[in-house]
Amino acid sequence: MGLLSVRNRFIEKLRNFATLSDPAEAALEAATRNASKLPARRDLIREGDRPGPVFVVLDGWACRYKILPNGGRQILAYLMPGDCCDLHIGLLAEMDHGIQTITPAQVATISGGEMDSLLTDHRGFARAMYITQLVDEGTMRAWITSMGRRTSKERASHLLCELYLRARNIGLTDGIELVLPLSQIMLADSLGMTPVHLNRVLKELRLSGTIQLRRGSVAIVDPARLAQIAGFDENYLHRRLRPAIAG
Amino acid sequence: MGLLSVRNRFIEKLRNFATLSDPAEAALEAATRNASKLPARRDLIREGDRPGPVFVVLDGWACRYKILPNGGRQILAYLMPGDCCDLHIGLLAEMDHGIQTITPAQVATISGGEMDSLLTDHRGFARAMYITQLVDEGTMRAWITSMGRRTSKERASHLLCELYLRARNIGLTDGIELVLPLSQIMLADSLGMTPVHLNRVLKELRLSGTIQLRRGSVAIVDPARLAQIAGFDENYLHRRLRPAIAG
DNA sequence: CGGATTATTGAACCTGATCAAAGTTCGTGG
DNA sequence: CCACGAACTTTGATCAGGTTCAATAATCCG
Repeated sequence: MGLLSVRNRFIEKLRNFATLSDPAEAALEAATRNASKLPARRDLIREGDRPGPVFVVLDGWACRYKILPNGGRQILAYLMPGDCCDLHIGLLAEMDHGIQTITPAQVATISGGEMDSLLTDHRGFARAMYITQLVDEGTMRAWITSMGRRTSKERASHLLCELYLRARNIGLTDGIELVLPLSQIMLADSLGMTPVHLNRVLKELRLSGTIQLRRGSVAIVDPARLAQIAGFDENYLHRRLRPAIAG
Repeated sequence: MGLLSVRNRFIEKLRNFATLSDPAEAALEAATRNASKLPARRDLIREGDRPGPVFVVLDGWACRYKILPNGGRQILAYLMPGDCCDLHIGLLAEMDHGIQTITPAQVATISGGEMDSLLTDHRGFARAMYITQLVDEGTMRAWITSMGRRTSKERASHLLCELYLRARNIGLTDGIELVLPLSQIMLADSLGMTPVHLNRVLKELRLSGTIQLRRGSVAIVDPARLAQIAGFDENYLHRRLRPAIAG
């Protein structure tokens, strides 16, 4: 990476899933050059909105969420640096969920037409995007499984495992330490429990020496134990990929 | 539909999402001609298996599921006649969940290569498949929301609403009556609750005159009430679509 | 520095789980 | 065609995980 180039976490992520040609990287670089800085808690798009371009989070965190009639909130997924929303989002008439920044974030947009050309012109990019989508789906299935069949302690541990691994994959960890800009309220809204109960669960994990909590970060002191509590199997993140049969 | 042609529920479903050219329909007809009859409770593929071709359920029901270390099962989605699994499934090294028939079923397979040609040759088909995938994702998000933030009664009602609407969309209902080949055990494994408790919830819905239960079918006696209990918003099924901008 | 948001703890309560048993329905083989 | 066993449904009684309500402490942000 040259001195003048800023790292592009979107491209870095896609490289994990496929080989990108130089022209592909250049095109992606160009396509995400329009990134703008957004404050925390800013909606990129709301449920009911008509979808427009694809959002690419180049830096910072965001989340997908739904609000229920009774006012409750369910967080559906976290977008970390390099993540993006569904590539074909523009085919829909209406969003079935909202997307909001959690921290201040750098977000680029790629129009449907531009995305289509990128996909047809750069097969490596297309491949990487398809895999990305499969990973996102796998993650949703893991969440459903957690919510349905894991206890609150297992569930919280599972989410921490996931976030730790995802963060590590993109170089966001420092050893066992993970920068985690999520309040316990957000975590509780992800896990389908109350902040009060989550707080007690975290306390238990803390006291057993499994994790350490600071504001804005977690340290996974005993990863093996955490994974064992969670019944964590990282297969759904699909780091091991099928070797491509010819470019 | 000519006298000699058997209805192809896959094609019928896709027509809801995009206009298919005659050549496209012919190609799809040909691609699914290899369908074979499978018995109930037969795994199409298991967690950990290396994915092969795309499965298309032409008739009968199937489900995606995960088994947990402790033996518990979580059902992740239902595949009804016309539904198929992820179109890019072949890119992965390993399945993160299993797919199993529920009833005897007619299942066709489309190889990755064949799928790729179909997608490039028939844009309407590609469009329909992308929308299908977005609907599947929306459905998963609705399930996460249900599990996280709805009570058992709301959750059960929500699932019944979903299944009723999906069945009606493909002509599987008879008025308020819905053919539902799901045991209460399966429903409980979908909803993240015990069969015992689900049974009591269903009893309550039955006694309040909201639904009627027979073996293998449900009648939605009071759809408005059921939707109101569930807090059901059908937007995630994306029946209203964005009009295509040119072919 | 001051208001607002977040984290932590306690106590009472309730939804849904667990354990157990009886009643139904269904498929299969005799 | 009936009998049998297996799987599913239904009901009861008890228990526990997690919620709710409430109050205090800690932290952040402008």
